[in-house]
Amino acid sequence: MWTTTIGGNDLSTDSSDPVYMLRHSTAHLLAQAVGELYPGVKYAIGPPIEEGFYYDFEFPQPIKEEELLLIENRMHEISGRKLPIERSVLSREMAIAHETARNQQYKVELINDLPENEEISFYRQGDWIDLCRGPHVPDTGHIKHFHLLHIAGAYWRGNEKNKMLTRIYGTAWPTQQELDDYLYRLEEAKKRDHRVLGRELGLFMFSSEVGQGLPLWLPKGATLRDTLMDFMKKEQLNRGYQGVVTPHIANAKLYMKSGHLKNYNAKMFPLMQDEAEGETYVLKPMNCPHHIMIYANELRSYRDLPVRLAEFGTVYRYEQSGELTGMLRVRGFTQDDSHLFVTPEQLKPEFKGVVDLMLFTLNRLGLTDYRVRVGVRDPKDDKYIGTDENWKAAEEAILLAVQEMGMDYEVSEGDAAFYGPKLDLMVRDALHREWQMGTVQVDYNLPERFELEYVAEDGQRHRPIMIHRAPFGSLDRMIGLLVEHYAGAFPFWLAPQQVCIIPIADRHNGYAQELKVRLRDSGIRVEVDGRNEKMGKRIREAEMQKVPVMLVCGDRDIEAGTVSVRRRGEGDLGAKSIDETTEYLLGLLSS
RNA sequence: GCCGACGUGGCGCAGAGGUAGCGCAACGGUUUCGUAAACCGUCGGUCGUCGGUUCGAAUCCGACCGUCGGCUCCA
Repeated sequence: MWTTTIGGNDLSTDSSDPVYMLRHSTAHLLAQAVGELYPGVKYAIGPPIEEGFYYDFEFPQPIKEEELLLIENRMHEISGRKLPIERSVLSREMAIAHETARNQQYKVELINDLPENEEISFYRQGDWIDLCRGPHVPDTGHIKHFHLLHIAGAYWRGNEKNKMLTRIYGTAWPTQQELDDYLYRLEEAKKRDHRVLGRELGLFMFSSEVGQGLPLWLPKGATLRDTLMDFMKKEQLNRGYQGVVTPHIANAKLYMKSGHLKNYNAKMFPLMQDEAEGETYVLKPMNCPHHIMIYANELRSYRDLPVRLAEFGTVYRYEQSGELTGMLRVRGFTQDDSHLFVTPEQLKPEFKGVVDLMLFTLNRLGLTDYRVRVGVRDPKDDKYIGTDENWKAAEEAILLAVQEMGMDYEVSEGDAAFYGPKLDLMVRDALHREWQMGTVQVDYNLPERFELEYVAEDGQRHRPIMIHRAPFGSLDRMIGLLVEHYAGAFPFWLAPQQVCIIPIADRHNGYAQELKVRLRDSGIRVEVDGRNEKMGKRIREAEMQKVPVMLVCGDRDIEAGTVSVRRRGEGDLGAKSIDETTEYLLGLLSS
């Protein structure tokens, strides 16, 4: 089953759900409190959202975050008044006259946009009244357990050309216990934040001297990247991909031809002028034009297709500074990118093959909670290249494939790439924000622009179709998300350091070093912590660094040729022989 | 980019007009130890940057840089 969403909004919340209703009423309570405290305020919209609600206002003067407390206190006071909440219906003319008289132009605009036959209802509590479809709780006394969280700017109707309003976010729950639990969960989630753990675990860093949104990967983080790349390379080798390597910059003419300079310009770093040679270069925001050049390098036969060119390609996108978020949105990142050049007959099976790889990948990473989004064109927007026929064919190919695969998915208008529609895997971070991870896109348009060809069985030249795909999406974002998913405690195969050997006293260091060489030869990432610290302290630090296995060795072990195995979070598992230990560790690799 | 908040040694914090402190980390020494923090000592800060107010600024004001929460946009 699938639902349609418009403009990417998640409207899955159900207006008959009591919690949804409660939050909606809390938004009204907030608006009433704001109205009492700030005369002249203008009301925009105030819907319930997944874990709370917000209300957008235009304040006569900007407000400060500390004023939220005053507003919240007033809300409690109004709640105590137990004002009945009453519904009334007005004619369109009456409704407009009413809001015009109150000088509420946002409400007038909303009424004007309501469909002809829509009933226009208002909800009154005390002397405060708001345009609203409802439903609401019976009286304000029902609203008790809420908290205002933060203040933010939001453009009226989400359009940056409109005036920026002040949005107040809050949360509301049926009981105090649920509110407390929610606030506790928020605090806990912050501890999983990949920006915090990334520093504590020594994975990555940012430097303002290098530049905003440009990540620097530390040795342990680089090991994680290598592990993920090895995983994907092996999988791609099994699935008939060929690796290629292309440069980070290109002549601007290439990106002129691809349409990027026209349709992706806002996201590209400023062009580089080579005055001496009279050339202009771009820092690549995508890898496709480069891979297209490799495809076009030779005349291809239908026997060669599908051609699957893969590269861990680092791309640079000029994201707005306010949008940068740790590793989850950066300005330079590495995609596990590939472009497949296929015949029309191959499109569906190849597309399904890619989806299979994407799902296999998420499963292996332990990310089982994801949403499938099919991004199609927004017909009102002109940021796309290509003909309507091509778009129709590409969108149908994707929808048919996912339906045949029996997948749950949602269609989102306006979320296509500029050259074609796509299927995205969406995953949430610790704070429940949703991010696009893996993506697969069907593209009839770039092959046309570059006049790509292959010779078919009929001896004639035909045009291939392109599939763009990246199962991880980007290594940077994927690792950021994995850090949060596992709270830094990676499964054994992913852990940057898999084993920490802890010799109890100095005299056991030699034994520990021999063990290390042995395990390293078996392909285990292992270090010895032979520092002059008590064993307990070194165990504690290994636990905090989330090392999955600790091997402790002292006199007894050297005597018996054993090592005592300790599993992170589980404690001492007892002594094992070196062979048993090696086998145990290799067994963990596949778990 | 826009709205709001924040910026003090590597990290976490205190200091609210009178010349910067605490814990952890780091470093040195002692200790050689059986499953989550041994003991003693030492080093370390142009208080994000620049400018202004003041006899005097980490504390007040302005601009810029960066970070955080959103909006817009996207891997």
